Amino acid sequence: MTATTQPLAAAHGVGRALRPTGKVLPEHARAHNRSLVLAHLFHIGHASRADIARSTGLTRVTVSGLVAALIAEGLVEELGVRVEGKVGKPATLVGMRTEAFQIVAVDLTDDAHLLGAVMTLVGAVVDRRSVALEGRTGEAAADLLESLCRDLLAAATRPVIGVGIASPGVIDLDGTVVQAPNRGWYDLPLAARLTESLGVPVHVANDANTRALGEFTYGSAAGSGCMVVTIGEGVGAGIVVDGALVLGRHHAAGEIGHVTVVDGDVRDEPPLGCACGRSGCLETVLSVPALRRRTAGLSREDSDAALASVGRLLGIALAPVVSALDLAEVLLSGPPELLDGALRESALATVRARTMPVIGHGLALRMGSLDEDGALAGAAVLVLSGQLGVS
Amino acid sequence: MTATTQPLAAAHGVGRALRPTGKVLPEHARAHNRSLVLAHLFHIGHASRADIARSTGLTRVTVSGLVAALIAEGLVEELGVRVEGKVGKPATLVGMRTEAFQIVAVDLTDDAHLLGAVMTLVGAVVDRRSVALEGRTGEAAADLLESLCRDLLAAATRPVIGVGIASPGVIDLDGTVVQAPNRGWYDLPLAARLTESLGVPVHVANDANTRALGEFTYGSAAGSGCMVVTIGEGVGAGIVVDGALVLGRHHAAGEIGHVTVVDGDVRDEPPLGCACGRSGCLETVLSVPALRRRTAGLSREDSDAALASVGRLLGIALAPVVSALDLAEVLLSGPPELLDGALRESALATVRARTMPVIGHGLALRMGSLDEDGALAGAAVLVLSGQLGVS
DNA sequence: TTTGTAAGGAAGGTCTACTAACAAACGTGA
DNA sequence: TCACGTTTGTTAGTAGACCTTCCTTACAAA
Repeated sequence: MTATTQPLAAAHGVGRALRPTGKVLPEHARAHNRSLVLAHLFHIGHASRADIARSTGLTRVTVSGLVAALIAEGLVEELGVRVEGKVGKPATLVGMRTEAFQIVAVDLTDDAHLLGAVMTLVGAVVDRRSVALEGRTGEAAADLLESLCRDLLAAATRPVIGVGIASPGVIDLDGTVVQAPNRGWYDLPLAARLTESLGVPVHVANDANTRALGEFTYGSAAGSGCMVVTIGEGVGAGIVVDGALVLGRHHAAGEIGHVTVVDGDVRDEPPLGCACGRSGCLETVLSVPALRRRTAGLSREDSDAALASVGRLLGIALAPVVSALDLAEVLLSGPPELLDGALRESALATVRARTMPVIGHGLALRMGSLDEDGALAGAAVLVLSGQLGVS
Repeated sequence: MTATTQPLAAAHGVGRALRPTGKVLPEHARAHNRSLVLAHLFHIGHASRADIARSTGLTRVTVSGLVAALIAEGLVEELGVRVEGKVGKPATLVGMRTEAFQIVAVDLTDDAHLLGAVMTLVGAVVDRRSVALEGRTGEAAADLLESLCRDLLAAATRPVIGVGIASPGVIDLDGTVVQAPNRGWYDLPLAARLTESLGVPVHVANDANTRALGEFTYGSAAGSGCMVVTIGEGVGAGIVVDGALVLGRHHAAGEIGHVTVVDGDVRDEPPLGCACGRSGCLETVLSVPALRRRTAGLSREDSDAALASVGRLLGIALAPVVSALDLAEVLLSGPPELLDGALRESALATVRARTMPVIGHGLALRMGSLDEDGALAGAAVLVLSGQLGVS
């Protein structure tokens, strides 16, 4: 080979930008720093302006200005003087007014009911409503959703900063439902439409992703890399890498329910047909109905063995993902009586056995810390993040 | 269930920031916009100030200021007047001076030699040097690397903007080699040390990751999500999600070589022992030595069958990753005579058979567009990105 | 020759955050 | 008791970055 070779690409028209970046204006910096202060108060609870200045790196002057703006907006309030007696002028504490505003959250995961709630900014449920779908799909389902949102907005006892919706299906960044077969929605600009008709900002995201966001913000999921596997009628997942949700090329990231895990030529397990038209999918063994069928009428011992064998299949599917992303945690979300036992332990043992020690050793595979309200909590996070830049 | 439940978390001390954000100052905005203009010129080749203003969204005035600064730094030059006659004052084109500076890149992938090159900003190799390691490890290997860098810096015919190094092993964001067993390096702050001793900015990253960066910047890899699987003495991968490399909890993302793919209870393939102390790892069947052993002396037909069976194992390992991340592309980097045939086709067919149609259908699984200089090109991208904000 | 279009630059205004300086409030120690 | 140091939060002034507006230059088309 000669010392001088052809350029790897022509000088002109080489490649594309690594990250689709746009211009940054001073006002963007302002908005960023405002969110920085607000997020700090959200997570810490309360602090003095000087405290915030120290932990953000901004000057006291700048922080005072930002806090004054936040107080003017009603998002922050002064909480009086700090009692601890140290030297110097006592600090006046400020805190986010987490009880002064509310969020409306809706969970569309269930095939039979729409579940909604009025929540505080810290994820507490203030009021709940649910309506039966009674087979409605398409336009009728969307209308029912809108009326549920109106009910919840009317039920709120404080100003509502936004509506968050967790929906099954493929949903893009604008909150357009690309496809949600169970609801009969295709290319439905749900967020835009409801924002218009309700007069309140509406955010929509996939339910598994939302659940991951909820675990991440209100729960204890690791930000460096974690995956929340949601097990219900189907099996899905939301993945957080470097503090951001992974969306994927078709906004279909996390769709691990239809990865083949049961091969035709293996031992005694015949692959089962799946709703997706193929067979041997993870969902055919790991969905709640499949697990209930499999363990029905079995003794505790036999049931545990059956759950362990499913856990092994889950572990086999997880191992490559955990290795490739060097994940810190995998959380399971679903009925604990089925998941939090032999299944979980078997899955963890399998992942550890099938990955490098450095990766598998520190891995945690545990139940999510949120209960069935996980998707609602995540929907609330959509609003917090979208409207306040807090999460 | 009562309508009002406990908060999901206390109002104080809830969660953590979704993304570890810091303060943003106006000067950061300036630097960002400067990189934006430079990156535009890097990718487009040449354009008028007004063109840049239109495509970045900045005003002509701002772009003129940024371009003037870049010209003063010697990074950009005026290229004369555009010939195409349209109405209005003709535009004066400006372009990045891609030939006016050079980059030194070093590839430490090989166990026997250190490979280095002087490169232009567009990834063309101007000069090469290589030195035999002759068994050196630890301090001696680091010293040899430093002297190679000095040789290359002396061989450069233009000012060098930085040194990029692609090394095997686990490497953190600061360019510290956490562990690289083959080189005998543990917690070695390589980038800081060489930056100090060479007097030039030095960037270090994992070789599989740099290869992914190279494919991404100079090649044609998809930014929405792609994975570059490097197959050599070992098997590794670099993953780009949403335009950014995935690093992982222990900076060990991409280590898919040690995922178990051959089970003890399956058919006729006995799992082979692996250097990692376990058995059945992907690397035991997919590394170049393993492939050569497996196909040695076989007829073309038998060899293809053997390669196809390995491809199937690769596909089984890739399917969960492709599904979970909804990847657009998987690229293979390594000897084409082994990879670009039955192995690749079998792997693609296997991934498609084991994933949802929407995910597998549009997936591309092809050879990387860069040759054995891929790691060098990626190392150059480290410098472009680190020093100029261009990539 | 006139008219319209477009490029590039100069002047002035707004926004942002910083530094410097200061008053208020409190503990400490003589 | 009172001066002093420490810490908080504010005021005033400065530097940087971008914007809008206006101007000159330069060319094509009528």
